[in-house]
Amino acid sequence: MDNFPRPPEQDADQTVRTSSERAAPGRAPGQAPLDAPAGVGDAPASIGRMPTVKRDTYTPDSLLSVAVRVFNERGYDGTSMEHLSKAAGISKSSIYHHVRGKEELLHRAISRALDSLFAVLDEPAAGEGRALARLEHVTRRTVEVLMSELPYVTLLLRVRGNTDTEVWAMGRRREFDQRVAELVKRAAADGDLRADVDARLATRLLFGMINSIAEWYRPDRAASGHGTGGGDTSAEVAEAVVRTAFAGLRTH
Amino acid sequence: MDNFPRPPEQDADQTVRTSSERAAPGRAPGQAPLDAPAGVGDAPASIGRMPTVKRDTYTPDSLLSVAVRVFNERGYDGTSMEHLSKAAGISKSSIYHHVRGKEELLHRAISRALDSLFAVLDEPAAGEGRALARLEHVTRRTVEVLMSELPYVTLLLRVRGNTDTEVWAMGRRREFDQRVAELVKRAAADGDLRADVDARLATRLLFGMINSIAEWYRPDRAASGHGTGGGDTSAEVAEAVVRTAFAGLRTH
DNA sequence: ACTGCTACCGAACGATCGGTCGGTGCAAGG
DNA sequence: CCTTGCACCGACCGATCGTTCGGTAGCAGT
Repeated sequence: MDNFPRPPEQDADQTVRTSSERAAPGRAPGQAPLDAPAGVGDAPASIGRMPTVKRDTYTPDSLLSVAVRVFNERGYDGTSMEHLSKAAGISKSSIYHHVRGKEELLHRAISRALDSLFAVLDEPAAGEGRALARLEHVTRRTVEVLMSELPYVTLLLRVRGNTDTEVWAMGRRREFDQRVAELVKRAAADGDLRADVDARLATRLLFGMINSIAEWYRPDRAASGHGTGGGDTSAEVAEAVVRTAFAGLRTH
Repeated sequence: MDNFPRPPEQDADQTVRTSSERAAPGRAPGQAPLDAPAGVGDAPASIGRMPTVKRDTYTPDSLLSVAVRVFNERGYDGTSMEHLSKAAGISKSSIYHHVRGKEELLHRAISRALDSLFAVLDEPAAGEGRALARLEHVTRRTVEVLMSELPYVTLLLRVRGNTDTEVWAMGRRREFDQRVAELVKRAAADGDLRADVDARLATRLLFGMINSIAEWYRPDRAASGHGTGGGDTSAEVAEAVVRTAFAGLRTH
C-alpha cells in the first residue's frame, strides 16, 4: 500500500507544443534530441546537418519519451497505438515511420533502464572496500538512477512477461538482483548485517524499499522543499533510504 | 528490482480437474465453495441442498479465484475473456452466467483485499497503547494479511486507474495509507522514530517494504523451511519485516 | 524545374476484444 | 412423464486492436 498521486482523469491528453513550423494541426515532438545517447534512427554521420538547433520533428528517442509517459499512466497493455498517437500529436501510422512497432518502444525504454542500473555496478565504489560500504554505495546510487531515469525504470519494474521483450527484461533484471544479493551475502558474512534476517529476504526487502520510490516520486514536484509530497532531490531521498534500510526507523 | 519466479511460458494452461461427472470435455471448478464468505450467486436459503459435499460447478467466488490467478500472471489488461475461459475450462459465454463481466471480477477481487486490510486497522491492538507499538502491530498484521490474501492484494497493488473500478480502488487504498501515515506521525511525535527521516517518506518506505512481498512470495513454496526461496510462514516474514524496518539491517 | 527524401497522413487490413443471444443437456420436483 | 431451471455451449455482434499501404506536402540539392 502506498501513494501514487493522480488517476489519469482527462482523456484528451495532447502534448502541448512549444514551437510550430508546419501548418498541420498541433504536434509535439519531445525535448529529447539533446539527451539522446546515440540516435539509432538518425541519418548516417555526415558533416553539416547542424545537430544542436531546434528540432521540430520526432526522433525515435523523442517519441520514446512520450510513449513511456503514456505507458506509465495506462500500463503497457492498457495503452493502444491510438493513445500514443493522440499523446504525440501525430497519426497512428506516423509512429511506424520512427519505430517498428509498440514492442520496440517497450524494448528501447527497458534497455535504457537496464543499462543505467548495470552501470552502477561497474562504478569503482561498488567493487572496492568492505562489502557493507559497497552495498550502501550501490543502494544510494540505485536510488539516484531510479529517480533520474524514473519513467524508464518504472516501466521495467512493471513488466509481467507477456511478450518476448518482457521475458528478456525479467531475466536481465534478475541478473541485477543477484549481483546485489551477492553483496548482501558478503556483508552478512563479514558480520556487518544482522544475523536474524535471512540474506535473501533482506535483499528483497531492500529492493522493496528502493523500487517503491517509482510509485510516488514525481520529479515535477521536486525542489520545492516543503516536506516529502513527492518532491526532494534524489540525493536526499537516497540518503533517507540508506539510513532507514541500514539503521532502521526506530530511535535507540 | 527483485525476483518474481517464472515467466508464464506455457499457453495451454487449463486447470486440471480432480473430479468429473459431466460428459463434457475437461472442466475445472475451483476448490473455493468452502472458503466463500457469503456466496452472492448462491440459491436462496432453502433447507436441503447439502452444502458441504463436492461441488462440480462454478460459483462466482470459485470462478473469481481462477480469474485472479490469471490476472496476476498476465496483468488485468493483458488478460482476455478467452484467457479466462481457457483457464477455467468453460466457454467464454459461460463466464457471463456467473458474473456480469470482466470488471466485476476485478471489483470483487479488490473489494476482498481492501476489506481484509481495513479489518487490520479495527483490531484492538491497532488502537490501544503507544503509537509505536500500534504501528508495529499494523505492520505485522498487514504483512500477514497480504500473504494470506496474496492474489487479491497483489491485484489491488497493481491497479493503474484505467476504469471506474480502478479509480475507486486507488482512492480506498489511499485512505488506508493515510490511516497508517497518521500512526507514523504520532510515533514520530512521541520521539520513538528517528527525526532525520520525514514521516511521510518513512511511511512510503515502510509500505514499499511490505508491498514488495507480493512480488516474490509464493505460498506453494512455503513450509519447506530451507531458506527464503519464496517460502516461509507469514509470521516469520512479518517478524523479519518489523525487525528490518524498525531496527535496520546493520549490526550495532 | 526536376528529383529524391523525410515526415507525415487517411483508409483499410485481419485479428481479437468484451459482451450478447438463442439455444441444449440434464438433474430435480411434481 | 412432463416441467422447470441451472450450468453450460457455439455463433455472432460492433468496436477496437496493432499494423500495413498508397499516397502527399514541403524542403534540399542540382
